[in-house]
Amino acid sequence: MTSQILEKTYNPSQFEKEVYEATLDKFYPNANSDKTFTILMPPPNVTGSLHIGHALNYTIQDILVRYYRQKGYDTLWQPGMDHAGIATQMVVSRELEAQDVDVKSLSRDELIKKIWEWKAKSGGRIFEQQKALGCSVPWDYSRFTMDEGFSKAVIEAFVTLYKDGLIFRAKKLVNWDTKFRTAISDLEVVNKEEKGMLWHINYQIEGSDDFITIATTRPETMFGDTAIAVHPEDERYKHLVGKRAKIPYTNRLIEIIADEHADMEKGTGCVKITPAHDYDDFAVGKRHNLEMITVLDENGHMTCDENVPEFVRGLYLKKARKILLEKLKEDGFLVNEEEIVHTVPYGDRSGTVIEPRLTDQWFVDTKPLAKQAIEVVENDEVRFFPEKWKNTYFDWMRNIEPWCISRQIIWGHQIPAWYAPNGEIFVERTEEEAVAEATKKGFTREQLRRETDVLDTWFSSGLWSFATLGWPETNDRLKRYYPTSTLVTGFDIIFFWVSRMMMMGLYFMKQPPFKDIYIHALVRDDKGQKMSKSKGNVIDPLEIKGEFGADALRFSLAFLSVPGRDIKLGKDQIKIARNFITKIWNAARFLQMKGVTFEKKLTDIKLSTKLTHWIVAKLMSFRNEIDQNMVEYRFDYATRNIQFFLRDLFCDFFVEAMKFQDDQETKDVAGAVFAEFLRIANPFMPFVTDHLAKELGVCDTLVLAQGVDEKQIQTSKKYEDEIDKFIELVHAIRAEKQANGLESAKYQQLMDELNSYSTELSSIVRVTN
RNA sequence: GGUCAUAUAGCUCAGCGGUAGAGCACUACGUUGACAUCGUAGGGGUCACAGGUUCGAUCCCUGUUGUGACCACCA
Repeated sequence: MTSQILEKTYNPSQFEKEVYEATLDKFYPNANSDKTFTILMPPPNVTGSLHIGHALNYTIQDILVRYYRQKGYDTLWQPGMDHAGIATQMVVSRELEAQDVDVKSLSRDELIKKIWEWKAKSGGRIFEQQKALGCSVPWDYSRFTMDEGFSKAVIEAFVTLYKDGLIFRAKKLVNWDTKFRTAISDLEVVNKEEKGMLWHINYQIEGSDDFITIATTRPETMFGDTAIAVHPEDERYKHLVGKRAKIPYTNRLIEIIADEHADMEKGTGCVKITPAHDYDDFAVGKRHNLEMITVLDENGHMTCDENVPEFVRGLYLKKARKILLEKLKEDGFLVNEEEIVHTVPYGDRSGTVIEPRLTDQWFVDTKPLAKQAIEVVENDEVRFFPEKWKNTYFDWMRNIEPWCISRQIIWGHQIPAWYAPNGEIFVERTEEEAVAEATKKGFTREQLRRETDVLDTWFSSGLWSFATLGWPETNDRLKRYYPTSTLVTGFDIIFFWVSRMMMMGLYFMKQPPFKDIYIHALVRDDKGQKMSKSKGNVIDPLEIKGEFGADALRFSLAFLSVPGRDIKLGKDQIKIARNFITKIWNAARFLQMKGVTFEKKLTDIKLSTKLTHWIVAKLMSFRNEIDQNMVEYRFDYATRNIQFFLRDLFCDFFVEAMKFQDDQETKDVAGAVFAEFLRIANPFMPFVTDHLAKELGVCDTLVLAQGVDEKQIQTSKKYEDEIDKFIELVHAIRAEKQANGLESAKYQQLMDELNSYSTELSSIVRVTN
């Protein structure tokens, strides 16, 4: 059964799709095996489209899953998608506005309906892109964080945490996004360093013509001031402590207090205290029992009440600041302006300045949850690869703050809380249960008001490791696949996702959600710059696939995955991988032309020549190296192993030697070794290897192909060493010939030595002509 | 301000307490029964700098400098 000779050029687009579809049914778990290997696919945003970072993330996971699947493990690569609350609502609102829909006039239900429609339309796109990369995923297993079962899990988790006292509602300062009119968590705030102004403003001392000068970057919040603080040891101002000062225009009197928060070196040494609009001031306010006055509304406009003078009421804070400063200057209150550099908080999605704002919000008390999540990493129950990320994780976990989980948006899981008119809160799984509880306290159903806030997206993502497996119901899948094996993700979401999954997994499942955490690098362009649309340096994975093939992209990404180093990816790098794959392709063609049949297994061939012993021994150590490197997540080494074996050993020596030693045994070994090579390389480059396996008549697919048993193969270390020395000699002869020509005495001497090995093999020197 | 990385050939990066490596680029040669998307050979490095430990340091330690990332805070 000699197969047809392959086409002369390697053209991946001709067979990639076909290969993928032919193997789709092999990607499902196989419950017959007693060993499991599970990976949770980090759920991409429903708004997302695939970028090169995803490609890296999926490539690594796919290599792992395919590798363990071949080894006979029962593998589950759990796919799914994330509803991405704020991001999605933002995208859909923007689209609706572009169609002239007045989003603000839509009711909650109408807007939710629109978002679901949009999700149905665009949500599938990313799956298609994942397929194009070769992700070996059981697609029917997909979960969505907003699907019915998952929502049930979210409610269950929330109610349980609440009843266990780990979720609470409180009036606290939170990061307020004035564009989306919602609270966001600390992690969603990005601080940027900027040039700004420090304005020195005079407040008149009560019953005197003297002034106290404060310095501020936020003059518009002065109407919310409830004190002025000076340092207790500041001799300049000691005499003022206890006196009162007048806020310009509103003339409200505030006390001058002594507090160490005031820094003698900064500004004037006097700092206005605005507890409702600044985190530090809030703390000072608590210490001195100060009143908290809010002067900014949810849109970032000045409030319209007696605390704010008429001339700025209702104005957007930046406009209010401008007008106020002009007036302060005019009236002589503004005595100095100083240019400074300071950091300003921005919303990661909205890009607007974040305002600390005093509101009622829901929080997770993370401290107790973090304790165990720290311990399991400390005692190596859960390991980070590379290990250094452990420090990042510890740093954050040890200093963790309560997590604000309520969002004033509509796309998400609505918090299952009902309020009675007196403010009493009923947190229950269903409205019926809430009503039942409320009735006991004498309230009626009509009196209850449902909480409109929804949960932070990461609250639901935090449950991903077990909610995707059917929790809260206990079932076989949950028992079998939890805890999962390896989590593959980027360092940028260690806090957002990894830490939350650890806390939630440990709390609800009593076991950490995964054993290993592999943190991969950031993909940059070939100059080391972050890829971004505005810079125009983005590499589109699908475009690369079209140009070089998905295997070349996968191979490059794995090749460049050196632990602890960012990936600098340029087209050159991918071209190199493509060229290497072409080499594999051509090796296959050569074997075909030589009449190799690929029928015999290695175990069926009795090795009798030095050459065949040697290549088989090399194959076995190659395979062992791959195994070792996979355990250590060294994809960079593994791909180098593949390259070295195929090019330096198989092609450069074995195939060349085969041109002079082409007995049946050599041909059989060539076929068997190449087939095994294809199998080993399959997880890294599934398309071309599967295609070749089929074309050469090795097998239909390598997806579940098991390797030959090493114990049944006998090779001799003696032959291996002998040929290695022989190869060294060949190199020496070639170099000598290049340097001094055929007539040199040294050349003749080396040639004699070479011929003593084997006259057949020594012909290989002719390769250089 | 704190923390963690990182510095090796022109470029991208491996590596190791004992003679410095690969790929790309470069130079020369080559179409020999797969492959010019290739092969053969070659040139090219004070391993950031300064100290220390050691018989011996590119490697371990300390410091300096450069680069990057993260965290915190700044009226």
